[in-house]
Amino acid sequence: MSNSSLPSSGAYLPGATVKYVIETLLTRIVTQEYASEERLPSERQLAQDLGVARNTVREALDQLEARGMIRRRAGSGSFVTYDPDGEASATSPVAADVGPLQLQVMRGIIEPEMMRLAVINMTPRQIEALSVVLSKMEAVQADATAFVRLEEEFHRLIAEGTGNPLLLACYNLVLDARRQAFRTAMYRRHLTPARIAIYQRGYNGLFNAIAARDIEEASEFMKLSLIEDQRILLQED
Amino acid sequence: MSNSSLPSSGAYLPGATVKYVIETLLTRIVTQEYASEERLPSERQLAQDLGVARNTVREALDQLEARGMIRRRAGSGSFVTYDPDGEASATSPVAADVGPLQLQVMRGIIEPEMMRLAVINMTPRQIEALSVVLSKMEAVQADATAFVRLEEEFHRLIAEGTGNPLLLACYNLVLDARRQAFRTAMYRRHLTPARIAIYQRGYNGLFNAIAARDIEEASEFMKLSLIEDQRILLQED
DNA sequence: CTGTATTTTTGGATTGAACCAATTTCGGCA
DNA sequence: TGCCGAAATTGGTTCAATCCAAAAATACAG
Repeated sequence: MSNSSLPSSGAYLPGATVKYVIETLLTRIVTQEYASEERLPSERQLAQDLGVARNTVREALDQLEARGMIRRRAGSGSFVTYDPDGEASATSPVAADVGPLQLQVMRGIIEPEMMRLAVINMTPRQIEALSVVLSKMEAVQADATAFVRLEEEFHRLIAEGTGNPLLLACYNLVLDARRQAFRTAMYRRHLTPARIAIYQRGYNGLFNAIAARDIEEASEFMKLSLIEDQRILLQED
Repeated sequence: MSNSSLPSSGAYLPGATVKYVIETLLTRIVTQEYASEERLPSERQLAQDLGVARNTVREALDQLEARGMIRRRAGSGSFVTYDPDGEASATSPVAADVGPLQLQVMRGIIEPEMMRLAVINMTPRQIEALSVVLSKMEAVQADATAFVRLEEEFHRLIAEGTGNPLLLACYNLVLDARRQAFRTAMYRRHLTPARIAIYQRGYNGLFNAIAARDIEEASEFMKLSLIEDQRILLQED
């Protein structure tokens, strides 16, 4: 069946299809569009809805299952196991022992250089992925949990953009610790809508700087983001 | 054996096909039928030989890669990374994908600050532990493998000395990658006795600077050590 | 109304066939 | 000999179609 015609909306998208599915589902989970313990649509249904093959959906679900976000039962369905309020989600053991100040110290070491490397090395496709996350962030500003989760993804994409797997691995530890820290902070209601708006402005500026390949500007915005986190995590106000 | 293509009918074995492939390849690896660093047959070849689809072979290779038994490079092939003689080093999976340059970049980011924090925060007891490792290093200068391992311990103690568990966790990843890189370097016999002597002098100076709480001096020696590693790891031949 | 048998749905596994992108190989030209 | 570009090789990704087995939904007999 040598069929090279791409039927309408792409029947063979280049590279990032699985990632797209993961992102989509992850967003729906953290925004509780698919609530905890709820059943998600069947694989066949998701495939059709998202316009991809079931294989691709499966691959995405495999990874979500590995991350402990869902659980699957043959013949029954896939269910959300991620609990945004619950403290049980899979953080690496080390994350629990990290104090907010230690976290900020480490971020201060790694983030400035990471930002520089990312601005230099990010591909157009990666920048595009960044903008997708950014717009999702704008859509969920009312939900602090979802916002922080997307924020984390934003940072992770930057780390990926450096093209340095070692840096990415290290930064994943940093993000684990940050998630842990923010859980406490949010519990104390320090992440208000007003603050989220401030964050959003910062990330918009950061993205523009990246897209313009402006190293100094990007580095500056990164520092601001770091300082803003510091306000919340170290409760200096 | 299927001469041409396995046509209709029988070609669908229930259940344990992937497991069978994994078992087969695992056996061939540990028996050194596929020796360490050796390239295994292409996925298409394996699929044909084992009478399964390439997808199935891929799934099996995915898992072997996750277990750190093999490493894959697009366009090049899959290579055995498992070394039956090698130390039980439990290298994290990420370490295999880190190039020497990427390693040095990451070290350049983290080590200078780490050194400063360590000089400030190390307890006398930790400094004592450092001196113990240092003297062990002098005793094993003839054995490059042992020397590198102690060197690693020396670095780890410094990371511990910062008192920052997050930094330590990140630096452990760095050390994993460094160990991997040095394995290759030693295989190429770049770590000569003369070089080891140079290292030893560097570490002695570094220790004295730490003991004297001289931040700038320590930072300087740290840089020298980094540059020396660079000579070995980035050497082209 | 109940309990069982049948059908349908759902995840799981495998095949086969593209197409893409990074590498390597190789042939030919200077 | 040395270099460069085309061609072949190789892993990476996605799609489509089956078949299987566990669960759930439904139909039906009692």
